[in-house]
Amino acid sequence: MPTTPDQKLWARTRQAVHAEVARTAMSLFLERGFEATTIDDIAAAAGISRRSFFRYFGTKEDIVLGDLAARGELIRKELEARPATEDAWTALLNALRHTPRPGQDDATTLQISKMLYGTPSLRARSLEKHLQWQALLTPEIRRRLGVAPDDEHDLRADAIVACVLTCLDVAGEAWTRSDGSQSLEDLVLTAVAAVRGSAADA
Amino acid sequence: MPTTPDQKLWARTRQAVHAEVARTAMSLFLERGFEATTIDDIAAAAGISRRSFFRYFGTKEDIVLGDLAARGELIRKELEARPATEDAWTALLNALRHTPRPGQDDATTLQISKMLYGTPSLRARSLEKHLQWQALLTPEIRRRLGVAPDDEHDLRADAIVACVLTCLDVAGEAWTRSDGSQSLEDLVLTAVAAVRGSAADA
DNA sequence: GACCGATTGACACTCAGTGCCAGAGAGGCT
DNA sequence: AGCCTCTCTGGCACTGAGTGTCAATCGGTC
Repeated sequence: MPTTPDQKLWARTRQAVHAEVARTAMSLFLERGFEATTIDDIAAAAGISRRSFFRYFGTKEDIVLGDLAARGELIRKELEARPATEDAWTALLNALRHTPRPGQDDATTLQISKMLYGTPSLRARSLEKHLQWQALLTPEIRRRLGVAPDDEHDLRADAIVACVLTCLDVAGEAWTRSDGSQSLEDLVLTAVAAVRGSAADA
Repeated sequence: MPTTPDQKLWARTRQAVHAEVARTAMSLFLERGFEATTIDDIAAAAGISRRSFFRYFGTKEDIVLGDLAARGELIRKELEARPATEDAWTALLNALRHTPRPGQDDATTLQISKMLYGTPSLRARSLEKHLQWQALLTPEIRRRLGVAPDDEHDLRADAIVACVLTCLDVAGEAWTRSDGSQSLEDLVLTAVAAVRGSAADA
């Protein structure tokens, strides 16, 4: 196995349990709603103890948003791989576009998005994740701006990264409102264009 | 009394208690930290019951952020009063600038800001408040863009408002990081200029 | 088989937030 | 004054999230 050179058994089972609990929980969420589903419900449905649940997920929100942390890392990698000829905005947008999304069918994605934008605690956590992405992506943008990657004095990179993520968020909300009838990519570009005053070249 | 044409007694006492509890709680927060202060602590220090506390504040975070909701309304009024000659960005920035901030001395403001940016649950709530501001300000910006104020199909106004607030947030964080050594206003303008690609005229 | 390390479930605990209820005051009406 | 009503209040019990602890267990290694 190229990916897993024979990891410890429990590392694999742990991963399997993690995925299984997440799967069970998500179907409960989509069935009765996020807030109406308690952790006891999830633990019971997944066949583990309440206490063990918290060994796999720090919070209930992490079931839905846990992937986002890993995704931020992927975006960072993609961003660093962007050619140096691309300016900050273009590089960010392309990095976001080319980072693979977790593979779900569109109907499920839409359902999850509706849950996400409609549940305050989830929305809050998702915004926090964006802050993490921000911290992850800012150094590379600073580099592209010709600033030292750890220069916290210059807030231009922070502003750019934050606004791109904000545009992504606004576009995501519009996409959800429109029941996914429009292309998310187009919506993001529209948002960015509105902010920058002219059409953004991709 | 021009402002209060003899309100009911309990309306006034209620306001007084609200302010007193908030004052007491804030001093506890600044003394021992937000998370280390329980609601029982606050209730005991303020001389009310735990149950009554929740009749004045929905959550612990509301003590710190409660004003923000009212402030959003003030900003909206200010925004609508901006001359029609100002474009969306200028109007937004001026509205933010001209809305009076709650009067505290700078040292206290900085201390509160540090608490705000350093406490996850407070940060999350503060981002949620920004979402409320967004919903409040977007209709007027749509109007300035020549779109029907309730046209949810056009996300340009949403993007602009969201990004201005994001810039405000980024600037606020930088201001806090720098111990308030730089002017918040300048920081906001720097952030906006970085996003828009050129200096914003105020 | 014996040892080591990670995992597990059970129990107890803290803290935020809510529902319910009975009592106390203020104000209005007769 | 007496009565009625409305609100505020405190107390109690409850749910639900999240954490600390501990003894038991199970996989893997020597």
